[in-house]
Amino acid sequence: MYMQAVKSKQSERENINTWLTQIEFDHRLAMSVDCVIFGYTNKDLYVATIKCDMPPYEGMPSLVGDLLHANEDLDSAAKRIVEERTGLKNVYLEQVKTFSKLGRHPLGRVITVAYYSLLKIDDYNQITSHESPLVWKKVSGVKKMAFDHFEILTECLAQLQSHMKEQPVGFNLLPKKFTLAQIQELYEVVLKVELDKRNFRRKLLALDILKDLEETEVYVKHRPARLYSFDRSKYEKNHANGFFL
Amino acid sequence: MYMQAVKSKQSERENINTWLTQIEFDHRLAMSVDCVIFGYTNKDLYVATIKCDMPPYEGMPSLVGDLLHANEDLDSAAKRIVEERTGLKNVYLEQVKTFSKLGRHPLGRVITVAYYSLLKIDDYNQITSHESPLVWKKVSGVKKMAFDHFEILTECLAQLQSHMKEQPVGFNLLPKKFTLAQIQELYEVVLKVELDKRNFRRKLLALDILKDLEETEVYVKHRPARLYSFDRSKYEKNHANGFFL
DNA sequence: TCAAAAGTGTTAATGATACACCCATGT
DNA sequence: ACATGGGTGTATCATTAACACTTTTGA
Repeated sequence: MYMQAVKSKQSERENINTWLTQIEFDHRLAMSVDCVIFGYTNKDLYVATIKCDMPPYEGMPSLVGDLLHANEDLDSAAKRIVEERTGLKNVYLEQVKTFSKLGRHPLGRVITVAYYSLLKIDDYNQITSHESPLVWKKVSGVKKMAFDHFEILTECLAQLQSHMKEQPVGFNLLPKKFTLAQIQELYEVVLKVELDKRNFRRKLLALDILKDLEETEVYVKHRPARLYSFDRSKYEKNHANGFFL
Repeated sequence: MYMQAVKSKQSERENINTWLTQIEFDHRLAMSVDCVIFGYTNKDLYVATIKCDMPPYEGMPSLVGDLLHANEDLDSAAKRIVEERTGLKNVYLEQVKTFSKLGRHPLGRVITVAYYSLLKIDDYNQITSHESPLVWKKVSGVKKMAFDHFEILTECLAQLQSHMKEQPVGFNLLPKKFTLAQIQELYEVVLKVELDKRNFRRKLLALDILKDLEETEVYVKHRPARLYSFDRSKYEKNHANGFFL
């Protein structure tokens, strides 16, 4: 297909005074996408891993990834990978960084683009008929991973933390209906800080990005909390350029 | 070289229960690096461009880039590209984002990693024996570029603006010795804001990241200003986690 | 009635903003 | 002496930080 285009340009190549001095499609280079899929439940941030079977990393956890297909862009590949592995559609995805260190992959020159993804871990059911099952690990407990995946995880976590302070991404980790205490816990866990309850609530409500559902929790053995949901239209009205929390 | 590794793995492939389900090095995919080289002089932010000669973009400005070489990682490629084109070493470089839209390049599947680069435009001399000369264009005046380069420029500018507020990257655009008025102008131009002179100076000096050179400008037809330089060791002592300006 | 988490206001300290005049130099 | 940009302080306002008790529910 496009190789014809290359061929037809070949004669002109010496005249083409451009940033592509030559097309070298034969570097034998592959491109992959690795997804750091974050989930949150039970007051802990988790990352989805699989068991790596490739020497010399046998048995170590690795991120979920795949090679880029021929007619696919990176965002689509990331979406496909997450859907295949989790069965969930419309998860939040963000490109983070591209990793290209020589020797990063034992089978050859594989350059990988890292994405982070956020999902409501409770939506996930182990339905996936994939050969290797997903293992959710607490992010704080992960120390070593296959390939350069620990470095990728670290970068993605930093990016998530940075985004959480300025954009309404955290809601992707919570159920649709949540309490103010839940979102405060989320921020405390992900950002590794302690927050004052009264100040946090005042600030968050002042942003005017939540919808008060006028419902409360049920079946809790203490005073039930009000439930809220994230209201994107309010957010867009009030914070076209992000906020600070 | 590594193709041997691939070959030797081929028989095991069905057993390898890993994220690489198959190695497809024959997608005929090329990887390039495009650099948004920013320069600042004369109260304007400039970007280095070259004239594109590739149909259908003949005559349009394009960014400076090249294909990734076989034994080179992305950071090295970006460094090489900037050095080749500007003759300058040790310029500041930051990876921004990878662009992979299908059809973004007329010669085939070329995925490009965008970097932005900051340099002191006055250090640059048109010594480069490169075939196509660099053209410095005011960023605010650039509207259309070859390929998806305008989109890349836009993303890189946004990233630069974001970094300027939190990290000491702006100094890479200024001469080693600068006045407080110069750095204020820089911030005003890049961030497109107006700043109050007294407040800006107080805040900047309070960060305690500058060295007062106890020198002044010469040959100016008005009261000469004090000269300062950026002091990285002070910065690292006081702002391990960035600042806000 | 007890345990558990929800919900609520005030004060003090800090940081941000607005603003106008004198100073040092070259011509 | 004049034109040019350099350099400086204070008062007001807005934001952040610290802090403790009452309420509602289930067991």
